[in-house]
Amino acid sequence: MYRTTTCGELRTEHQGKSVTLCGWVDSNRDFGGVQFINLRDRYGITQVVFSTKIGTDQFELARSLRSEDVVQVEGIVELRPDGIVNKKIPTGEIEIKADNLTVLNRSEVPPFQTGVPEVPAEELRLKHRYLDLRRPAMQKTMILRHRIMKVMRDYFDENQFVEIETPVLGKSTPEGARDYLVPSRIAQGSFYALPQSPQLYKQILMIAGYDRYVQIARCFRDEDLRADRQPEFTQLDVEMSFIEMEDILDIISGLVKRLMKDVLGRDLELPIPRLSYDEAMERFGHDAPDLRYGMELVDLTEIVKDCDFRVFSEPAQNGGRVRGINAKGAAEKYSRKDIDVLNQYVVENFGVKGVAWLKVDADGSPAGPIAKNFKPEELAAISQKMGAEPGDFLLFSADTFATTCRVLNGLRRRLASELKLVDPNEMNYCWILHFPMFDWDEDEKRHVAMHHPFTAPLGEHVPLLDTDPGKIRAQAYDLVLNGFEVGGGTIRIHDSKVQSKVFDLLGLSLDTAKEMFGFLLDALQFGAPPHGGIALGLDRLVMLFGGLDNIRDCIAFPKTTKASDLMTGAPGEVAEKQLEELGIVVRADKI
RNA sequence: GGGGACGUAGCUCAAUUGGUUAGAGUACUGGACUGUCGAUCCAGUGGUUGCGGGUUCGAGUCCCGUCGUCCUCGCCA
Repeated sequence: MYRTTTCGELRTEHQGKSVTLCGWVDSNRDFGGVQFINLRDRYGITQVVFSTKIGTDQFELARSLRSEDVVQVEGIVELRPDGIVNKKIPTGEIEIKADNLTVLNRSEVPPFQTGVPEVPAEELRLKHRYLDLRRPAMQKTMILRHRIMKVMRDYFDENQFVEIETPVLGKSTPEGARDYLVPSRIAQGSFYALPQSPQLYKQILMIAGYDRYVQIARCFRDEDLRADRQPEFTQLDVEMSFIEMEDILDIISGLVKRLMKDVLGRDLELPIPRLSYDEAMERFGHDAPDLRYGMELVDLTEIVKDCDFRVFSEPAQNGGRVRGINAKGAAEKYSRKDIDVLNQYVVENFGVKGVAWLKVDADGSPAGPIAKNFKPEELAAISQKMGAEPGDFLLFSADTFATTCRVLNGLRRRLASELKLVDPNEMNYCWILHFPMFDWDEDEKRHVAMHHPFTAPLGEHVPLLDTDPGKIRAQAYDLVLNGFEVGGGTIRIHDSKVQSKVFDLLGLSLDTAKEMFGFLLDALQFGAPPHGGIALGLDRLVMLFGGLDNIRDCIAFPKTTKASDLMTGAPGEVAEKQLEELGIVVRADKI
């Protein structure tokens, strides 16, 4: 037996106990006649004391220990002498008086130290991920991730859900993200696609009668990466039959409450607040608003419609919008230089000419370079509508509705962060409901599905399929946590007439649709129950539950922004023979 | 595909804005020390300043290219 005890569990009540510990050397403090080794494993750190009484050979061996050496220590649990307890660690009241030391394995000098506060460069961490994952902060996150998955599985099991695995090698279905493709050796020239989500399979499972399905599923999307986006990610995937939207919201609300309780030990009051998509865009300019702070968007279109300031009046008269946000009391925190930075930010990120702003003077009147363009009563109206008080900082966007949304959402988030309006401990959930059914694709001059082509419209909007599809709102819902979309789902269409109309609007002929997902269309004709579902992004949930700011820290072996794995070198070249077997010919000009 | 930041000792960073032999902390090596816990003290090793060009009397510093990491727009049903 290698060990009797981990490095995190010994306390004063174990005094006198004979134990054997294994772990990695965290530090070695050598005092000549006595040495202290901090021994680390994933459970914690325990101090081991070596005195000269152990014998010269063993003492010299202990002296030779260096960071990350793997050792086994036999010894007796002793209380530390009076007054020299280490309050920083849970085992700080005891230590192990070593009787025997075995070096199980030496470590090379590590490329970075695991036990210091400084976090090494991410490139280095990813290259030596085995060392990075040894850092207590990473171990905490991996264990948090496990806890969340465990609570999820228990919760769904208790609610009669069945976890069913769906294939990783599937069929490419266009629309949506770019697929990762896997060439078929047996059918040369044909390809499998890795799933972007188990969407179609889980609908098939509903038709097959598994009325409550769940899966913690790996999904793949070959798109560019972000701080909160990886090409390979994990979803909690759920689908239910004989249900309406409310049933999905209920079951997921219950899950979230349970996660808050069991993982974070915190209470979550239900119901989770709800906003319609239209309201979210109106009040926050985004479909995943962060509700931990105010600074809501205020519409000023009517007020400025006939003003002399053409930057405002032109969009207002031409179907656009003029809106603003009020950063309360922030006027003095933003110098002209700071505002230049904000201006540069909106120019670079949103392709607009700049940001218009006003600061509210002590007498309550808005001032700034653009103020002279307005009549006093216009300024007063703007001021009143925005609830402006002395010291407030007002920012404006005048453009199309969509652009004002993007600009003001960006500014709202940025200012909230800079002004520290966010309580980092708050966990703020909301549901966003009734997403538009279709987006208008300006390039292709056609409607595209906002979610997927099987999303059901709101019942009362079905007639609009024939008259005004752009106005249709879908039975689609997103779960938002602290301004991040952590989940989304829809109720599916199970009426074939409605389904054909939707295909029509999307410009999909029945033949094309059949070619793309004929198997689902077939299945829908053999007794499909009313059904719907949702998927939650597990990696993002872990990120938010762990108070982290990037998704790579929540994934054991993540990819870089160029989608490579710095540890293994994937993606890598393969032998010519492998390509030959797959019938893949590399073009000469690419070699 | 576009925009931006960064790249200096094993690691984390500095280098007075183009000027002497590129420094510090830490790690590492050797030494001292019997109660430390990010131990301390003494000494030492350690550099193709990512790579390739260019400008200059002179480049870590400026310019061009390239590679890598990160942030971001597009993209992500």
